[in-house]
Formats: sequence, structure tokens, C-alpha cells
Amino acid sequence: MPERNFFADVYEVVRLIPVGRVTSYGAIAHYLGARHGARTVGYAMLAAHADASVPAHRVVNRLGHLTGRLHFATPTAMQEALEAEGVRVEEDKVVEFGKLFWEPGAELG
DNA sequence: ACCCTGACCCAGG
DNA sequence: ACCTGGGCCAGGG
Repeated sequence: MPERNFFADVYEVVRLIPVGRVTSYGAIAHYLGARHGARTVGYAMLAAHADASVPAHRVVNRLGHLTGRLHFATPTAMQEALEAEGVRVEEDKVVEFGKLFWEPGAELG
């Protein structure tokens, strides 16, 4: 099988985030291995702009802040995508982030 | 093959 | 509460 790079692994994890839930760059980095920094996950998300199969709007920073919103088609697209799934956003921040937070791998079985 | 750039996070002073 | 430094991958010119 093809050799997988870190970006591909990140995309795979992001695709597993349930609708209406969110996770953070750092959580994904930690799940894939402590040797990778959260920043690298940010790089991966930036490069994912072309891949519509990756629900990038479900990835926010450790505080629940919509750090990547300016990289979407419009400045409000990320918030709109989240609200369409029932996730409330106020001041560019996910409301009840702690409750909606999805730990990568924790609910896989 | 070098140089640049870019959605983060933690520890320490 | 503020700032600083260290870790870190992949694509394009």
C-alpha cells in the first residue's frame, strides 16, 4: 500500500469527527504521536482546503476558538457550517466546547 | 536542492 | 499577566 504521510493521517482522523462535535489541533497531534507538534496539524488543515471530504470546520484550537475561519471561502463559512450541525458559536468561539469536544480515538469502539 | 511560508501548544521567566 | 523559545511537515517557486 502507498506510503502514508502525516497529512494523510490527519485527514483520516478529521473524517472520523462526528457531526455536531469538534476537536482541536493539539488533540489530533497527540493522538497521532507526541513527536508531532500541533502546529503541523495546522499545516495539514491549511493544505486540506482542496479536499471537500475533510470536515475542516470541526477542528478548532485548544480554547475552542475558530482559528482557521479566515481560510474558508468566506470569513463566516466556518461558523455557518458548525451552526448547521447544531454547534453554537459566539465571538468566534465554540459554546460549551468542553461538552462538544471529541477525543480522537476515544469513541471508536 | 535551497528558501519561504503557514488553521498550534506548552513550558519557563 | 506578559513575552520568549522550542518542537514541527509538506508544497511551491
